[in-house]
Amino acid sequence: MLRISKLTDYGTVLLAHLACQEDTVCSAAEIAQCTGIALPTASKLLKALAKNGLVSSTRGANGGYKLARPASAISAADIIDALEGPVSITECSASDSQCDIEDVCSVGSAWQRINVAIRKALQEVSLVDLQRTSSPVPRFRFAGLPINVEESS
Amino acid sequence: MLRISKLTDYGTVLLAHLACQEDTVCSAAEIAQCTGIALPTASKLLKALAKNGLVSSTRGANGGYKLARPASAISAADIIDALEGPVSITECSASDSQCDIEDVCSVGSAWQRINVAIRKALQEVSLVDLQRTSSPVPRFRFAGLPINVEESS
DNA sequence: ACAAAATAGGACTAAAATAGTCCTCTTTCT
DNA sequence: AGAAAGAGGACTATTTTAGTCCTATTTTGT
Repeated sequence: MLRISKLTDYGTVLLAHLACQEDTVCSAAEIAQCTGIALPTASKLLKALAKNGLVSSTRGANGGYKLARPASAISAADIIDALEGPVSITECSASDSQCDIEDVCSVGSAWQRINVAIRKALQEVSLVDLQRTSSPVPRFRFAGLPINVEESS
Repeated sequence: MLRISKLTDYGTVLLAHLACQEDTVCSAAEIAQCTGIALPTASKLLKALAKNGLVSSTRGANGGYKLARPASAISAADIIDALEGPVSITECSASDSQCDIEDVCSVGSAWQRINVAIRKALQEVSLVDLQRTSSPVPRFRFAGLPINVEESS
């Protein structure tokens, strides 16, 4: 239920990596390699994150990305907003709504309240929390199956 | 961000209708007509809701559906679970995970905590709340554009 | 007993969103 | 100048979501 997209998940991984190297500029290629995300995809995501002000970029040789502000000031809500846009939990609450049922709909606004509650939960979790919890759960679901982590083939 | 599917939204509308007619058996055709949802779609959803125990069904002539338990005992989480399955906020937290990155992933379990927070919010909102809040927001985004609410064309 | 009214359960098709790749342009460093 | 890097966008493929339809089974009323 209620899943975030794969890309948003990847985006979080990228940000977590940058959070580790705080204030060091990392190139997209470097980040892609360390995280195991394919370069074109990582690149696309980093561009989107830069556009939305979560990371700052430096162009040219030796350029790259770093967090635009401290990890503690980046919330899960920020990440989702940046990568999935400011859309809402139900169709009819989006601005360009196309809900066929809107005028007979007896539900509607209650979902907005749920939405607020969810946003609140998402705002209260920062990137620091997201990276910190990695160690206590060192399970590998593939039971040791060796996965190739080269960024391009 | 984090949207529920249209079908789940429709499902809520169907349930809200049944909540109004508490303890009266309504046929799928009747419900479809009142809610403006196309019959095949409504039918599909009602079957799914029946399978998951949110509504009880009666077969045969004069059959139909009614809520399986009081509206106050049906939460938003129940509805989403019934119609979207018990999947989780991130790919890697689902049981048949296929996340390519899992073994280098430095994030992961934190999303589960977010997930718990979201579930909690969803569990605290019942069908009663969902239907009650309909009146205070009587806006029509289509500015009076007349929408045809016939259930089949 | 039979016909009609319903749901059950799938199979199937179409449409839309998501994921992923690639190309060209601009900037900056050496 | 040339190489290394990001910016921006176009494009394709895949997957998910929506929506429809068909056949079987169950029940009621005549």
